[in-house]
Amino acid sequence: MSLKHALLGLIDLESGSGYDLSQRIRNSIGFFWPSTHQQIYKALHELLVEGCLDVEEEPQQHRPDRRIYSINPRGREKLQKWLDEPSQPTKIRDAFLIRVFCAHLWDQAHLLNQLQSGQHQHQQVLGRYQRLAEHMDQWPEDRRNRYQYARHTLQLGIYIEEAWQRWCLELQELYAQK
Amino acid sequence: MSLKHALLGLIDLESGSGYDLSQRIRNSIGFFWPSTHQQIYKALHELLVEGCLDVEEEPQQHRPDRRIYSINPRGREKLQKWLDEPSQPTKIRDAFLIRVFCAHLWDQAHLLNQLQSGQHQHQQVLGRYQRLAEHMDQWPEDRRNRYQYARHTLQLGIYIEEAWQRWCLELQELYAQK
DNA sequence: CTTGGCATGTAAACTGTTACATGATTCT
DNA sequence: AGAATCATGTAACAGTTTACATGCCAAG
Repeated sequence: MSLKHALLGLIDLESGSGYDLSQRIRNSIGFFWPSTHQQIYKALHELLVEGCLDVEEEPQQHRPDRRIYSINPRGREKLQKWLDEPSQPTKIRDAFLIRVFCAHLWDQAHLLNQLQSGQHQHQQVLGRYQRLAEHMDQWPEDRRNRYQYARHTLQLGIYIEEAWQRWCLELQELYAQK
Repeated sequence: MSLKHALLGLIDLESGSGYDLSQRIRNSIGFFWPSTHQQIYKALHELLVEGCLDVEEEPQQHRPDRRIYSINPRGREKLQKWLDEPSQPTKIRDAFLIRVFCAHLWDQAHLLNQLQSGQHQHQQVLGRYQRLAEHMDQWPEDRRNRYQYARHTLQLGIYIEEAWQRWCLELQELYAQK
């Protein structure tokens, strides 16, 4: 289960509660490993039971106590071991591409419409990545160093979104002039 | 369930047995919607029960009869309806990127090694896409026309794999000179 | 006074993967 | 002799999504 290892990696960078972690995931690992808070809480429990994490309860008034997780030697070992395993290649699951695949069932206007909205969606994502990248590039050096690999994964996201932009534009041009 | 609609789309292009379809999926929709034969057979059954497909048994000696599925008006209607729904954006799930995210736990040699093997894997995929694209571009015009949208989705795959190549190379250069 | 954020979870439903099963044919 | 291809499936398991549950606080 990669999510568990993703969590170990995140916690290794910085301890936090389930809530913290799900927020942080949304702006980092979530880009290439989407996950909901339900999954995250469950995975944290399991890691705790396996003895890979420590918890400290942080009492709060008027809301549930925060359970701050931190990684311990056993967790770090587990993560190390997993890091050395080979990765199986990416799996993309994109319903939009299934739709394009079936585009012979659309008329031209509809196709252009779909391409435009697809492009728009990916532009939003690209914009978000770019803003985050600019933001990270202005962090102080130590933090920037600590998160350098996160920054690299973000860069891949940017390249991939740029590929989408190019593709959507080319197709729109192709079918607009027809 | 997108797989069902993917199957409807594929069958709409050309009827075939579960086996045929899983072969064809491997070289088309499988690029952005991976699926195993078990899922495919199951989905075909369900579509049949829902009355979206017709079957014709093709008896064979010495091996199970082929069950040739073809789309019917109801199936086409279901597909049409689904095509008009908006797509939710792509979900990438890539364990390799989780590993890179945790790369502070690798030494330089290990990182370079992993980047190289990641690049290699994606190069394989890129090569496969490129060969298939060249092949498709030499099809006779009618077939090329029928599969033009499949060809477009392939092009996106090529762009995305090129993005991976660029990224892997840049990172290798960055960490090699350090 | 409603929306969104904080903070944690349970449960059911759905989807996807892995292992197993059968059995002939062709290629190496 | 062993592996790959053809051809279809079942069953168990793993993973993911969606819905539900609670309850306070702050901002508009």
